Parts: sequence; C-alpha cells; structure tokens
Amino acid sequence: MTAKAQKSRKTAAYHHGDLKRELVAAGRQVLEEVGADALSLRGVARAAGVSQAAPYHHFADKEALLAAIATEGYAGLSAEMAAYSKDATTPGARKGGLGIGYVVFAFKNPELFRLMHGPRFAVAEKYDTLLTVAAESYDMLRSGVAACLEPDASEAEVETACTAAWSLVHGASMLIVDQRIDAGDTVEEIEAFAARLTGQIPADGSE
Amino acid sequence: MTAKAQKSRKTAAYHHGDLKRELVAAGRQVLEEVGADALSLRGVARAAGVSQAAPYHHFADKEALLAAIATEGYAGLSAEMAAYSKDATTPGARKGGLGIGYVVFAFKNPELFRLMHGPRFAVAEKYDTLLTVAAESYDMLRSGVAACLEPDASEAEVETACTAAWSLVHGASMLIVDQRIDAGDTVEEIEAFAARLTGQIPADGSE
DNA sequence: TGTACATCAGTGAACGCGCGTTCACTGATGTAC
DNA sequence: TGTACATCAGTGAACGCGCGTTCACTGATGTAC
Repeated sequence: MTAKAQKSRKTAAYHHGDLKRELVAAGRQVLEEVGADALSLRGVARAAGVSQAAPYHHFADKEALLAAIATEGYAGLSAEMAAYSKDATTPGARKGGLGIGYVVFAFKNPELFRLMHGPRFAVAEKYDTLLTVAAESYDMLRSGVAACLEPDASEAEVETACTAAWSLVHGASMLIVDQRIDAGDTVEEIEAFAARLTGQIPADGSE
Repeated sequence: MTAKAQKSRKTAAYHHGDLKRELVAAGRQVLEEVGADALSLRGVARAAGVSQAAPYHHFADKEALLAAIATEGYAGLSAEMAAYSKDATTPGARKGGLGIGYVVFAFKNPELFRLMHGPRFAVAEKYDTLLTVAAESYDMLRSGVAACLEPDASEAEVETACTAAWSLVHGASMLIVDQRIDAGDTVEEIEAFAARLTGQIPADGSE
C-alpha cells in the first residue's frame, strides 16, 4: 500500500471526503429498507458510519436530506425513461419506452418512488432543484406523448393525452409499489407488463 | 328537556356511548388535517375529547384504528363509485361513472385515499374486513370494465383491461392528491376532468 | 321497587423510547510566510 | 522546508419533545334477586 493510499484511508476515518454524497446513498438504502415513514436522520448517519450530528454539516435539516434523495430519484427516473426510449424508431415506440421506463423505475425503487410523490414535497418551493428535475421528467414524458398526436391537436387535447398517459403509468407504478397488483418479480416481467398496459404488446400474446 | 335526554347527555360525559365510532370519525378528521405520517393516537383521542388511554378499550393498538379508518374509506369509495354509476344506461357509461366516482372520492378524501393505499396495509392479513371491503371496491370496478369487453374476450384480455382502467383512475387520483396535477377545485370540475380522462367527454369540449 | 355487585369504559400518571437538533469540543487540512 | 493559524468537518453529550402503551384506579351501568 502506498503512503498516499494509507493517508487517504486514515483520512477517511475522520474527515470523510465526500460525506454528503455518501449520506444520500446511505439514505436511499435505508429508505428502501424501512420506508419513508420510519426513516430517521440518525439512522442514516448510523448507516453511513458517522455520528448523528455529522449530517448537519451538509444538510440544513432532515427534510433537506430527503429532498436531495428525491432529487437523485428524479434523475434516476429520467435516466430509466431515456434508456428505454432511446432506440425507438417511431413516436409510438418512443412513447411506449418512456412509459415502460417509468414503471420499471418504480419497480426497482419502490420507497424512493413513494417518497418522490409523497406529501412531503407537495409544496416544495424551498427545493428548486427538486422542482426543476421533477419537471424535466414530466417534460420528457409530455414531449413523447405530444409527438404521437396529430400536428393540429389543440392544446387541450395535448393536455388531456399527456395527463392520461401519465396517469396510466403512474397508477400502474403505484399499484405495483403498494403491492395491490402483481405485475411480476423480475424486471423482464415488469417490462412485459408495462408494454401490455400501454398497448405495445397485445394482451393475449398473439401477433 | 326530558329526563331521559338529560341522563343520556350526562352519560356522554363519562361513558361515551359510541366512542369507537367517534374515534374513527375523529381519526378521519385528524387524518385529513395533519396527514397519515403525523397522525397520532393521542391526537385522535384529544380530538375526540377523551383521555389518551381511552382508545385502548376499543382498539388493540394504533394500527387497528388506522385499519378501521381505512375500512370505512373503502366503504366510502364503493359508495361514491355506486352513486356515479347507478343511473348509467350503457356498459360504457357505467364504467365511466365508476371511474369518475373513484377520482371524486380521492379528491374529497385525499389523506384517507393515501392511507388506504399506503405501505401500512400492504400485507394486511391481520385485518380481514379491510381486505374484504377493499376487494369489493376492486370487484365493482372490474365487473364494470369486463362488461364493456367482447363476450369472447380471454381472461388475459379482461385482466389487462381491468388493470389498465384501474391504473388510469388510480394514477389520476394519486396525482391530484399529491398536487402534481391541477384538475380543479370543485367536485364539478373534478367530475369533468375524470370524464375527459376516461373518454366520456371529448378533450376539446366539442360534441 | 330497591339493593348488591360484576362488568364495562372511562381517567391520569407514568414508563421507556427514539427522534431532531444544538452545543462546545477537537482532530485534520491547507495556506501564508 | 517548516511553522503558525484559520478553517473545515468530524465527535459525543445533552436538550426537550411527543409518542405508544401500560397500570392501578374509579365512575357508570345493568342485571339478579
């Protein structure tokens, strides 16, 4: 081991280096384990291996940490939607891919998904980057839906179509997260479920 | 005032008469005021005007009270769906009415709606009347959707159609409850919104 | 109709708990000279 | 290169709080006789 590595390891024991990022990561993990209701700042600090007071050097309060976690969540949601839609060759396929990505993200991160949409940030003007990144996710979905409509569609028609598409994938995601419907245990099954739901695949499996 | 009335009023001061029902009612009110996360059994007892220990004569623990509240919620949901679909003359109108009732219920009882679908009762085998009444709500929606399909539709097609219909109204309800979309401030506006969403009314308002 | 008494449904004090947050502190870092 | 020192980012103890729940109690009810 080099002297530098030794030093930086020693350093890590006290001055952490990137505790802020690590708290968000630990927070996500704790969140998925115990749920948003039971998540405590002390628990996250414990999980990150630091004292309970340490987070206050990086976040104003508990809510600020949760907002950071939710912000990361929206980035992940957008990334998942992008990944599932990037290879689409038609507007319809692109729209379908966005929807599948949305549902898959919820399936992979159930408690995070719940946190993102929970009551905590209903009026979250305090956290403007959270609002920005949330709006980006929605805009992505919206543009995918709008591209499937007639070019002369009215603003109201676009609005209704976007809301309907969002409601559909959001509702399915919520019902999965809340275990009200069983859409499968693997990502592949969820993909197929979401494809069926959004009409990408016929329901009876035929072509 | 008759002697009997006087007696029963006096009685109300100590032996409450129907504290169980009143705790559920107070619980619903507190729930809508502060949200499920911040709802405490002590707070509900306070709202009902009894000591903090009183609820334990009627509910095993806090969760049991929440389950009772959620159970009442499902009854209300079913009632709302029934009210909006009872005058329908076609299967399509009936299905639409059920959906509108679903969304209107969520709009009227946002925190209750959240509680009903939250993580708390994900595995609620303990509360079998809760499961029963929840299943009744779903069956109502399901039969309304199934009636709109071709008689020779496969089980898989019925399943997908029901899930899609449920997802749509559930997603819209959740987005309204979470204030992610603005569907209006009055019941009338919500009705119109839900009708548009489920295709009962064309999006551009024309006939 | 009156009375004794078991039972029901309240009370208020107390328990232990984990929480969010603050505080004075201290060890590590990096920069000016 | 070495040293003084401001600053940064940790620590651990402590605060007050409201919570869920339990306990011994007591007032009210209703039934048997």
